[in-house]
Amino acid sequence: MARVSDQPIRQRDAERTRAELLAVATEVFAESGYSGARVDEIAERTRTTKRMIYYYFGGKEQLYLAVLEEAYRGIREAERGLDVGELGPVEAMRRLAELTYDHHLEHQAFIRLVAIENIHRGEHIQRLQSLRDLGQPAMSLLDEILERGRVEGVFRDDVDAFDVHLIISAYCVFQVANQYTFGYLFSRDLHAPESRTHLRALIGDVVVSWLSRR
Amino acid sequence: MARVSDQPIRQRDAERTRAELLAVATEVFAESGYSGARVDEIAERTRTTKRMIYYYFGGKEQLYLAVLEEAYRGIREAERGLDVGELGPVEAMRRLAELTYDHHLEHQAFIRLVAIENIHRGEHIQRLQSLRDLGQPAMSLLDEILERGRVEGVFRDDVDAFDVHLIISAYCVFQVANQYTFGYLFSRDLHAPESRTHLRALIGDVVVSWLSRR
DNA sequence: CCGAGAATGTACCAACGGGTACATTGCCGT
DNA sequence: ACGGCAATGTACCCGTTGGTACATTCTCGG
Repeated sequence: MARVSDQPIRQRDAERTRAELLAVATEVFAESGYSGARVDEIAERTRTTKRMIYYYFGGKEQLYLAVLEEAYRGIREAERGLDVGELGPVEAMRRLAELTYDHHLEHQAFIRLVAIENIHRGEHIQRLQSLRDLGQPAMSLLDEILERGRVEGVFRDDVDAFDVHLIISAYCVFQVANQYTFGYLFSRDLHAPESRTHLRALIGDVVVSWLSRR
Repeated sequence: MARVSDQPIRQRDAERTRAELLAVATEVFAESGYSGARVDEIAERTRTTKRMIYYYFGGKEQLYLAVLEEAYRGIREAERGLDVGELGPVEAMRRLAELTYDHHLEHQAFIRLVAIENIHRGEHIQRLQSLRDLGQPAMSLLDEILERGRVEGVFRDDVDAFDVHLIISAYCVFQVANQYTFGYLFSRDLHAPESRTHLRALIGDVVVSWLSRR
């Protein structure tokens, strides 16, 4: 998308201009990486000019920082929607794994941004104090499910939330982040419809059978 | 490393010049990504000049292609060394997962290259026919272990080698590829010595308990 | 030992790319 | 209704960067 919305364009609207730059910048950085992204291209894809990037953000790097911060905040927002409350611990855990899988497939641009940031050894994210310990909400939910499972005697008691989160995240991120090389090396399309169904069930299966008492 | 070796420098040595360029280019591309890498920097870190990059490879992109191909070949070579032959299926599987974990931690530059290539949607690797189905050897080994386990009745029979490989790869790649953002968001250093021991055992544990008949 | 071609070095170029100086215009409060 | 400032546009700058023209030198076969 080049325009953020089709509502009649007011001549002057600082908020709108800033938001549009941020949205387009998110796309472009996710597509091309930090070095690969071109300030001129970002500007061209908006209804405004390059000048505005410097007016609102200060420069390419600050724009990228704003993109990162906004992207992480959006994801945290989306994660709030996760709900597995009614289910028993085993099914809740399976559900959480599967929802996480879906969630990652739906936010590929975000995962690309994360991959890009890691290429840069996290030098930018470390400057965003607002993101410190952003992982806590996800951990709490996991913790609660794990605890219920332990109380009911269906889950082993030597695994903590962090480990579970790591396994699920790694699996789901990999599906998106490494789809091209992995798909090529094994001649498979991880995102073909049949594959998705199978791979979605797979992570639930792995987690549940790993955590279950035997 | 700026120099590949300290052996006396012969004045003219095509092979050596080419190899040195390739080695340094591998470092630089892995450090900075494709767009971020500078041809001038690669040249500066060798005992030769930029001119030679164009003489031997043709340009930045072809040099990157050569780096990718060579890196994948090196990894396949290293994977040949994997040996779990003497062990029973369960211990062989655990061992394989743990060795894969070690292997990934030891080849971080390679994993960075893979991440970079995925940012580019695999457009380069797809042009390297020599890498097609490079994953087969790893799959065969897994297949053999799985089959032994099924015959002995210790492994379930509804999981195939690809699924196991995916789980292990995802986990091990993630440790390296996402260490910076993940570490920051959860305030943990995945590569601290205690972490390593734990995380190494974890993947073996997950795979074995998932695959084992109950 | 010599000539030819492979291998290398030097100096340069043109396009690109992030950033800015300066002019202008629309909007809001009084 | 107008003055002032926020917001925007235009045109330009200059260091960087991938790439190359041309000269040179080493090496090796005959």
